[in-house]
Amino acid sequence: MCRVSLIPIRPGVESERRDAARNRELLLRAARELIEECGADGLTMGTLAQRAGVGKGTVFRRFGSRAGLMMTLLSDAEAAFQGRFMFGPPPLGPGAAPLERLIAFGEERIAWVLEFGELARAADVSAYNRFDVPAAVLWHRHLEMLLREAGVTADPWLMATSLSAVLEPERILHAVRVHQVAPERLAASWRELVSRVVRGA
Amino acid sequence: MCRVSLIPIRPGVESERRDAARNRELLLRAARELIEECGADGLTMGTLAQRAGVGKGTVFRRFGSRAGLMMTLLSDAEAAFQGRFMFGPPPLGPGAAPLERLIAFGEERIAWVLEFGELARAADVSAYNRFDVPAAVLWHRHLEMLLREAGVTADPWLMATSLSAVLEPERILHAVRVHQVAPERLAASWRELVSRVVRGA
DNA sequence: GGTCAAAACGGACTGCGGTCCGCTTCTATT
DNA sequence: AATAGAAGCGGACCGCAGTCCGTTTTGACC
Repeated sequence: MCRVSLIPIRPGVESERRDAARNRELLLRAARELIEECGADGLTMGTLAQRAGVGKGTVFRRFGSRAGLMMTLLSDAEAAFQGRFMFGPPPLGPGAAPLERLIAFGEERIAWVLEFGELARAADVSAYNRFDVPAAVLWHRHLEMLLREAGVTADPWLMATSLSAVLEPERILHAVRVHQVAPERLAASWRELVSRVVRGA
Repeated sequence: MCRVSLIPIRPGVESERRDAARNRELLLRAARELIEECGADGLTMGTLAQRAGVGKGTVFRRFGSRAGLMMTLLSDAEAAFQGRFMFGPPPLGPGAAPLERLIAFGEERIAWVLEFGELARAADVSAYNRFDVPAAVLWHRHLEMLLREAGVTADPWLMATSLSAVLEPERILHAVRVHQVAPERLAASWRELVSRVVRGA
């Protein structure tokens, strides 16, 4: 529209050129449309560029890769989930007993995967650094902390790794979509598992 | 060389034309060479075809896909492992207590992943049917059976799924290669986990 | 408004996995 | 040995993710 001020309203991080900002919005809007129409797996970077009316180079300049784009699309949902388990009300947030929080964490994560899992799968960077994206590290640390608080002294770091593996989107989606496992059954199994891990302490 | 008999020596399954058999050998040999030289991730189907002196179509006719090729390369090691946990000596094979067998299974699998994991990762078919390849199904059933024998009555099928997730090559390789976790530490954590799962029964 | 370097753009290009289909080679049969 | 058709072959071809680099846009400074 019109330039309001020469001084950036939100300086620092927000130093983004007007055309870049416009294109980012165009791309995100187009990406959401395409996913709505074709699913996350059906989105190709070329089609996205075309739909948004920009060049392919622009798409990759913005998001780095297909996985990066998916992460960006996920970031809102992810931030909300993180906020809930770090600062929200019990039993997921602080205030409840560690075991209760562990149980709630798994239950909420299962629900989250059922809602955003396809996107999360598409956001998985290939190979080795998939477990080192900020969100994964945060979940891992959270689980480790809860395990410590629950009195698990035997290598809580690796135990948190194991629990993370259990909640991986790919497995959960496979159980639900292919094997018709009901989400409540998944949650019950998680409760069972985490109770035994903690009680054995 | 020379044709020994018009009647196939091993009939039935072995009905493979001579040129097809020759090309399969050429391809497997070339594939092993290339993996030796460039690693499993460095092998491309085009290069493989070239090295073996056949067309690309032939490679895909034989193995279906890159993942299929990797599975074929793995099949010997996989069959050996399966034989050991199904028919071999205790504690991995039958004869030991279920918990002992579970512990041994994890330990052996960790060692197996450290030896063949890169190949196993490359053999992962994308997306949904990755957990339904015969080998994965067999491992899952084995774990489920051991859990039942150990007295785990609460949804042994899903519990076996969770334990399988813990032993996934990708996680194990990541822990060892990126986070420098010693294999014995992985084994100890597995022992701890599976003991708690079983004892809670 | 005019200037200019830095930032962003866009589409041709590469390399890959995978497919297709006309051609060649094999083998059972006579 | 001749034959026929099934099995196998091979490389041109496709769609995709990701890169490169000459061109265009932007906005801070004059």
